Amino acid sequence: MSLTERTPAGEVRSDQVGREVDLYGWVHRRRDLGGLIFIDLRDRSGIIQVKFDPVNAQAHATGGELRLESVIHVRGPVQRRPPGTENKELATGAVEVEARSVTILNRAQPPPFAVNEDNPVDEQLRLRYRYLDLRRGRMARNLQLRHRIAKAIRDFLDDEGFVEIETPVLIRSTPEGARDYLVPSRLKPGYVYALAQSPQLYKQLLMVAGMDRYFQIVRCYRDEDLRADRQPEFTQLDLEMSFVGEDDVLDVVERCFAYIWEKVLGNPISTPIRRITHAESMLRYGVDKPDLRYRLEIQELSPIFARSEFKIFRQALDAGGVVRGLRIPRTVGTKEIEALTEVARGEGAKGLAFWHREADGWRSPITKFFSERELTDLQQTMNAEPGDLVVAVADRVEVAAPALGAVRKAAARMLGLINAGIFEFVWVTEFPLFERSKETGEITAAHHPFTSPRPEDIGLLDDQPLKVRARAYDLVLNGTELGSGSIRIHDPELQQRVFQGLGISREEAERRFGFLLTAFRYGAPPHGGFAYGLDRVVMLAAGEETVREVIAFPKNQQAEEPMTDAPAPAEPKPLRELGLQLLRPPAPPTP
RNA sequence: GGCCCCGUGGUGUAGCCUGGUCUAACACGCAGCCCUGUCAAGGCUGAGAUCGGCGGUUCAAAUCCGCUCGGGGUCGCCA
Repeated sequence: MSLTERTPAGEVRSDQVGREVDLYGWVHRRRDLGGLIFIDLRDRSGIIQVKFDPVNAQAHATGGELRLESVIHVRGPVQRRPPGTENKELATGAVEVEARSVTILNRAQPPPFAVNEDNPVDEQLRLRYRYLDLRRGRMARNLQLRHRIAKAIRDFLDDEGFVEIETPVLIRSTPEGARDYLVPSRLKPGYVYALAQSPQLYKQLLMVAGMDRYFQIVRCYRDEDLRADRQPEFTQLDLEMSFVGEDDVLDVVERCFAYIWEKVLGNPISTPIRRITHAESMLRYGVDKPDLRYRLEIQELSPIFARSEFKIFRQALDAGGVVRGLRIPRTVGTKEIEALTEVARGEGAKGLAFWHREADGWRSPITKFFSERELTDLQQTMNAEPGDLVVAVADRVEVAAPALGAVRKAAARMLGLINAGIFEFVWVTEFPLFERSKETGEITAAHHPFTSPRPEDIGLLDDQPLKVRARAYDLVLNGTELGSGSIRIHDPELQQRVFQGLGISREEAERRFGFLLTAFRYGAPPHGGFAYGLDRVVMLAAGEETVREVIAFPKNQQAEEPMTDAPAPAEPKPLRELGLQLLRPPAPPTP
């Protein structure tokens, strides 16, 4: 049997009236009027109404047996609907198909949740019956949007002269960054592969290979805890270019996004995307991924209070800290101030100073501690209108900035300043090359160890490594980090110095990255690139809150796949073949 | 691992704060009957939950308390 004569349900139009068509699809809804029976038949293309008239006795009898989500084949003529019975909600609403014959290809049990509407359903249940969930409008739309975005990316980069090249998934573990998923080698017992966290080293080697402009839509694996925007396996758009500087990379990436937003979403973004340095972002927004959908900005207040009598400010400033403030453009009640204070405390601040602005001056429990001059200067800087609230944090800069960043975000939500459907892209540039690990206190790579320092900062590498800025940049959309990139080091000597800064000895560097250092001695072009999370891009484009809504078969927070119940207990035979032994028997599966 | 939220028929909710009137309500779905222009079809009838589990308090627990299991959010973690 061939189904080549299949007519897509959603594409039947009045110009086909009188034509006999073959429809194949699912029973989306049924309306049994006793005599006439109407069925909404659904396939991926859409929905059409099928009419079962008692005149066609056989078909009508079968029509009476149909149940939701059964799969059927209907044959019959396309008919114009009688005047007044057209359905303007449906693309096919001017016509219907009269079933002259109908075959039930698969009788469906009642589904565990309604497939013909997008009402909320427990997510674990949706994931257990994901194939039903994917039939629903929301997921079907999201997956098709994802496809169109991926295609737009490929079309755009192909036009720009990029070549899509696949790189290995089973790779050598490089114990940097996230925890690896390990795959034991059967042929070399005791040896392991890691699943690639990203194609980073391979794409750089492709540049050494002269590939010039590479990209890949590639699955990446990181064994870390899950979040609304994080899955253990996720998809990245990865690209790399030779003979370029920062501006070349940023230009290609932002034109790529402009292309997606225009072609796929029909919602053009303004380019060039604005840029902000990392230092400025930390100062003005308290984060390295600012949400610019709202305008609240943090202000430096330290100079104003440089000689303040107020003990809390005094102590912070004397200890080399800062006082920074945020104007909240609305009257905020005591309860809300308490909530904001909790937010600040959650980020390590000891508290939140606040002043209400009134027509004739400041009102606050702490006003009495400040001089007239200080209060005037405060108004000068904050530009508060009567009714506004000004809050401030005094602490070390590493505490004050993120605390106010969190308060800014909470205040924006509290005041309803965030409009849905707005897309505010921003580049964050000049990231530091290194950062100090909160855990171990050691210096680690802020981006990755192949990131080039800015030439003017190379002199600081040995003495003040934390001051060295990198040729690294992040792309941020609505406060979500989409991705990051950098200009890479292509000089083996400079690479060695950066390894040294990271406390990686020459021997260790040679052992772990020798292949890269060697490659760089055979003619490595200057190169740089970028990578961004496709799941996150689609999530934001679709207006979804989690990446699970744009992934066909995602993992839950325990990194389980509830439909197949992966992961499953290890079986003895494959373990033996791999030369592995379990220290502990697997826990019994939880029901 | 810490913190926060959620768990009531197949699905989604109400009831919980303030214990008894809960013999657990409503909508959808499901089953049966009626119905020839519906499109979230309509009407009538019916089945279906011991309120995630265990323990406690009480004359009495869906409701209060403790523990626990499951799900989600978040911090840590994510070069």
